[in-house]
Amino acid sequence: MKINRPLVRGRFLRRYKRFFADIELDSGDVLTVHCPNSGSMKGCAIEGAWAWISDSENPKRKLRYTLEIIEHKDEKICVNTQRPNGLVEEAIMSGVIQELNGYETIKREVRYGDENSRIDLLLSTGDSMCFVEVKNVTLPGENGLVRFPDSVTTRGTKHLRELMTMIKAGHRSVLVFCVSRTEAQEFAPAADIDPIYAETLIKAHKMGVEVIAYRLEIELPTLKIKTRIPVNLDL
DNA sequence: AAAACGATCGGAGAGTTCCA
DNA sequence: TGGAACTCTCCGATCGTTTT
Repeated sequence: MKINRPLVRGRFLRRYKRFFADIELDSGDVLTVHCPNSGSMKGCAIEGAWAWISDSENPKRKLRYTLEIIEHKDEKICVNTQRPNGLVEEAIMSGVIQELNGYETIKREVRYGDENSRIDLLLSTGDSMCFVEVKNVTLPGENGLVRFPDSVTTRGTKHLRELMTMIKAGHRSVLVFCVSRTEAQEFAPAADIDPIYAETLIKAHKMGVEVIAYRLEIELPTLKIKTRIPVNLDL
């Protein structure tokens, strides 16, 4: 996936009010840009780090620019949580995610489950269905570990319950962690941040929900899911 | 085709509880 | 009674989907 808009580099100053980030350009001007990330951005919102913002060139937007990438100590982090779904879809279609090869159709945002949810990707061949939930992972740990979530996510836990429901109904469910830190080596749940999510993830895995993690490669302006990394569910 | 809606959740500020 | 600690409510921008 190519970021199909002009990219501008600046310094990350702060993130606030959920949707806002202030970026200082080389000129010294400070832009308030849209921050499309609903997590805490712990370990990403680093004052003084390089920030790449895209220019929507859309005059109707209140915030013309969108925060895309934070670059810190030679590591790039994709903080735009709207990208992973498309990236995973692209990776499935190009055969990069081997576990999900071979389905005839792929649909996005299909309503399903008992709790008024929408699945990120629904793969199917005839009557056979595979429910794929995608999560963006940016929380750093030690020694190349990356973790999820970066704040309590009751919605994430709900999605896990829904995936288990689909398993019970005889379908296949796969949770794909899109690891958006370029130096990441291994994935683990962040039980210290959201113990309920971590427990539910392990339970879901035991019930047959497949859990896989793929790392993003970032060579601006191109983002590409490339490498599978290990998932560690031993708490 | 345009408008409305739902999903996303931290943070601010208001309101409440509790204890010394 | 003061204030710390906690809970609750609501705002905000964008995008994709659904409704009108």
